Amino acid sequence: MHKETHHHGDLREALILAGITLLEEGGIDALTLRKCAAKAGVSHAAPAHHFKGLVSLKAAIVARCYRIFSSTMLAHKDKADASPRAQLLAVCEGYLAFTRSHAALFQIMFQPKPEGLDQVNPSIMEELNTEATNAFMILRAVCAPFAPVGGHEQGTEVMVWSLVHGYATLIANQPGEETPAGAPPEFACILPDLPLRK
Amino acid sequence: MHKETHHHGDLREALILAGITLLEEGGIDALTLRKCAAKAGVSHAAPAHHFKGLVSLKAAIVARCYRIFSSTMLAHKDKADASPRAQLLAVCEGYLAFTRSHAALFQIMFQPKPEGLDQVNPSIMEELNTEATNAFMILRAVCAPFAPVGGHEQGTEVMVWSLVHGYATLIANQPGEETPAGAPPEFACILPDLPLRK
DNA sequence: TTCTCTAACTTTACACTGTCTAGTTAAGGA
DNA sequence: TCCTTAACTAGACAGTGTAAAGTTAGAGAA
Repeated sequence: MHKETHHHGDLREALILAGITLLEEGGIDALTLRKCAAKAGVSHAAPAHHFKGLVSLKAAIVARCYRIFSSTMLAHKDKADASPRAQLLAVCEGYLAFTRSHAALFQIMFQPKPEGLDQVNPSIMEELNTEATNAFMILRAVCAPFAPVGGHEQGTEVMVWSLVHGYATLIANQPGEETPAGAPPEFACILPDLPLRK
Repeated sequence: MHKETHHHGDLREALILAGITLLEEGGIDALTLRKCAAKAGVSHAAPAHHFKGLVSLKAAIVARCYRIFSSTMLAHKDKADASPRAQLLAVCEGYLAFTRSHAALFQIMFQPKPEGLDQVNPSIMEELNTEATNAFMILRAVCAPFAPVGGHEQGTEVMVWSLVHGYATLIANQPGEETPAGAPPEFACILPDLPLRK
């Protein structure tokens, strides 16, 4: 009931799924407009009618990645104890689980923003922002019970986000090389104790 | 007294400097083997005699970036008070200062490792590892006075690295977008109090 | 000097990328 | 039936990295 237009069926969706498949199978360099088109069984210029260019397709793919990202965090959260610390740790572990099992998706999501991002179809940009905000809200929710770090209202969120994202980068992009000696400690070890709001 | 070989003078060095200039001027997408060659006044195939391929040139460039990175951190460290906390904060501020004033260098340094990294000239790989380790040691040194976080010997380093790197990513790659409301807190606010070793 | 060898470079070519333009096909409304 | 238009195809173009072959310059040996 979405598009159901004539020739292909739903090329837009097919291209996004093809892109994700290419990423998962071949890493970040395997994602190509032409390969997406080929995987969807369509000519290399067909995507232009659904996405203004490669960066638009990538933006749509990243938006879809954020959905998987959010659901991974939520799944971990739901399986954890109700205590604030357990909930916070579970969301972080979901974050890291996503990083570990979808390294290429993680990379494309948090890559530096490309050049032509300003001329992406506005609807795609809106969807991307929605999904990204959605994911961030999951983290924010489990940070809420704790007292603001450094007295700043967003202190806890920014601190936890920075910590978990930096840790994720460590295990994803530089596999065991930045720290010359041995395996890094568990994430739970490096997450400081956070006092609850009074 | 380095190479002083005939035709060019020192093409190897010229290519690295051209690459850094391209990065600083045009962002990460502006770095191209052919543009580096052109900027060095040489044909596009000349770099092949000094670097096994684009990834090798990039690796050499990244090694050079780590030198700038290290010197920035050291400069901040030298200007700070001698107290352990001030030293630690200064190195982190150096880290962030580098990120702010050399965003493209930061990006290429911490990008996911490319495909053909295993067939980079070994000498370049060695230089890269040396410079990267060197930079990490600066952080490690100012972490040393503090008690290991979570009881893990590397706990402090990994925690501080994750925190500052995640924060740097926040301000570099996603300029004021992940946190929908307002500016993020200062880094000093989100760095937890760390007890000294007893 | 002349000869030769080799490293440093140029030229050419190839496959691949994203994007643009012009043509084709199919669906739906008048 | 005809017309308009969205969805696609085919082809071309500039740019990319890389591989191959040809050229040039410098150094060492006779």
